Amino acid sequence: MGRQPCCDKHGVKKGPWNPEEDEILVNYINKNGHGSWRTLPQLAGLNRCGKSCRLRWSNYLRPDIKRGPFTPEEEKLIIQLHGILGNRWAAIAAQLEGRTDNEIKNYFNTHVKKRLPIMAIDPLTQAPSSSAPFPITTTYSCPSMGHMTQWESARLEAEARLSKGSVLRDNSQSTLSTQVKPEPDQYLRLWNSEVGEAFRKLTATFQSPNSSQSPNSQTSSSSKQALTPAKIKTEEKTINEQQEEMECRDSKSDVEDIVVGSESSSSINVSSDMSLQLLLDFPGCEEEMTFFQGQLATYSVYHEILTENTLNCSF
DNA sequence: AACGGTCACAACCGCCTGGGG
DNA sequence: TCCCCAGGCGGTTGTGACCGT
Repeated sequence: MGRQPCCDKHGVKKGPWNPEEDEILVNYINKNGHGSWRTLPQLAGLNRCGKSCRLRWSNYLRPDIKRGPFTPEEEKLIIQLHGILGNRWAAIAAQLEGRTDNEIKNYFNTHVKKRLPIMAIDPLTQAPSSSAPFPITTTYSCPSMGHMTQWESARLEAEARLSKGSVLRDNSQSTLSTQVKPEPDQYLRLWNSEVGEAFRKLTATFQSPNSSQSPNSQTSSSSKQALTPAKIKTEEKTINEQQEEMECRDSKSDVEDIVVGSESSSSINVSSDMSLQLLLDFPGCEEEMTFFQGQLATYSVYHEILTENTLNCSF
């Protein structure tokens, strides 16, 4: 036997909620908080499963939910983040204020996904197919691999730069101090961000000698094979250990205080919003964005075409 | 007006994870 | 260490709205 259902299936109402039920639920939560979702229906006087109450609240009734159509900016974000994170809708939703994972998932599946094939883009991976209408310069075996290589090299480059900066600062504090940024490198901030984590996870998968699976299938096509938080944590641990080893070898500079996994207490805590902004915009450091040109630029092009298609075809 | 097909989205289902005992 | 439970997550389904014939 499998696990017990979350509620007694007999006599529990299913299907669409009516306004009266919504009102009861909202009033109860506003008054008491949701507490235990399992007991909430009885306490609130609702003939619903607790899980159903939780979903109704978090996907529809919550006061901070932003209703209405997605803006082009939100759409762009969704496309880009989906390319990076795969079907991790909750993680994507965390970057879009007021949007729920369910809403984003529905929007992607109904609006975005079906338009990607028109543009010769694999809807699962956002990878351009051979019939893509424009040239793609990066030629990795898969787009995620390209991301990872670029991320990894960027990170190493940043580490080296910081180490170098630290050494130089030590050696000639007075003359070079103005050239060395005291704040953490942006690459490293990104690396430590939630989005950067996604790349680390994929990197871990690829670096494993036992790995024979495409990361695409893990992040996009099948939730059962997707990297779950637990798997991710395990893999991340390995990566973090490798990072720490590398840092010990390279230098004992202040890099150590910056380049460690997101789990480390010594890591710089960068909010998701901030990291995302850094990731997408990189204000004022376009010349350092070469590592990211391959994919994100492509996503931007996709999005432009997508938008054009939307306008021209009146989707 | 009736019917069938398609679309959009709310809701459900089942699995997974983390926390507590 | 194991087990149980609550909550979270992603995939899938159900259903009402809309549109074309």
